Amino acid sequence: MNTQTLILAILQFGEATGYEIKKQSTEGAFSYFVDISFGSIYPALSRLEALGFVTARTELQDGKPDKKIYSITESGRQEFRDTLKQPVLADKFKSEFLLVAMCAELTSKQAIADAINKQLNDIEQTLQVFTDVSGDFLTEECCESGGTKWIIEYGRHVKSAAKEFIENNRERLIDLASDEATYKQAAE
Amino acid sequence: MNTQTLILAILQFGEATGYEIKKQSTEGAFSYFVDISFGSIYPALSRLEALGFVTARTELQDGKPDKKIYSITESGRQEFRDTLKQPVLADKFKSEFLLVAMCAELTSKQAIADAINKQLNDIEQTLQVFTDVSGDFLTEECCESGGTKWIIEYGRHVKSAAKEFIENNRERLIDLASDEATYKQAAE
DNA sequence: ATGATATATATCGGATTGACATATAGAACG
DNA sequence: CGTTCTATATGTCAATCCGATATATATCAT
Repeated sequence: MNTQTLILAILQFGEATGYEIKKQSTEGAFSYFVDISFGSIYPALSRLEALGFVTARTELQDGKPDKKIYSITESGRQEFRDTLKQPVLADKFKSEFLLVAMCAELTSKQAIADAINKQLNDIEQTLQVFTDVSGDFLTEECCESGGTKWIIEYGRHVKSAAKEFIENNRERLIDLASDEATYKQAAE
Repeated sequence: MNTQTLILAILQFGEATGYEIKKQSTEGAFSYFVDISFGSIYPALSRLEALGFVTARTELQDGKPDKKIYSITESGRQEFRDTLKQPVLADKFKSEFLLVAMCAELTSKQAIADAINKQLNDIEQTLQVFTDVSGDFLTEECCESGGTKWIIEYGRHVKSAAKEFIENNRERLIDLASDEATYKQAAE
């Protein structure tokens, strides 16, 4: 799943600027399972334009840099449909939280408690994105798609399970950490 | 969470070769939330050695290349403990499956069914890893850690929730896809 | 006997990240 | 009223990382 395919997927649901593509992948409907940085979005858009999979029109703005609004072409849509039929790669999941949890014995109760709070906060925020995207105040095309509804329900189900486990097993993890480190850190 | 930190985490639980580190991150206790490739493991080990965070001893073997067995040093342990106290970054999750599911309307029932089967299979395999790692036949040091037990329970809880949702909502997703594409593909 | 799988290290091109540079409008804060 | 923060908007760049490939051999299966 390279950046080019991801961009075609986002443009599938409507035209967008590079900046808006980044937002979709960070705060929008795609943010749950996609994350692309500016450093790969802009070069990929240039490549896609050269390949004829997207076209750009420029909207002049005063003050801010001019907007380059990208749209997917018919050959871009075909390319994307072809990619969808390729065998899907396995999910990739990286979690610093789980690394810290796994090594709970090596750190302080404070560090673990902080990590748990941040994790619960992150989950809450993701759940909020699902609500926002489902809500009718956001009238993005992608939200009317049945597939989008399905993956939002999936996300809600899985994230709720994660939240539930952490809340129910919070103290047990904190108990593994030592007080020592806390004292040592306080003394420094 | 860079490769260097990940390697220090793995070596924390016992000495290992580059090859074994890769296995830990693909099949072992870390595989649920870590994945590093050879292309980053070997350069990272060199960097860690130069920094004095790990030491290497060479074990001669005939036939196979000589083993370079890496151990974490006291300064490496300290470095890792310091890293654990840094604020944790948010989880990173990338899913081609969810992208295909979101765009179910654009593809064939066959492609969706294939993606679902593969996804359920992947989840089953991860659940199997949890069982294997917990089992006493694998006597790796890391498995006796309370933190490891906690994250395995967490993983089992979350992955089971994902499996449950997909099994219960399988048909609803397949119904979104069109038969047309299937016929068209069969005709080719 | 031929092929697949496992052990083991290592490199390399291309892709990606995260930080930075640039520029301005508008909101918030004391 | 000045300053700081946030948002809009495009883009570059060094460091890192991934996926594929090369090399070499033992073992197991068909």
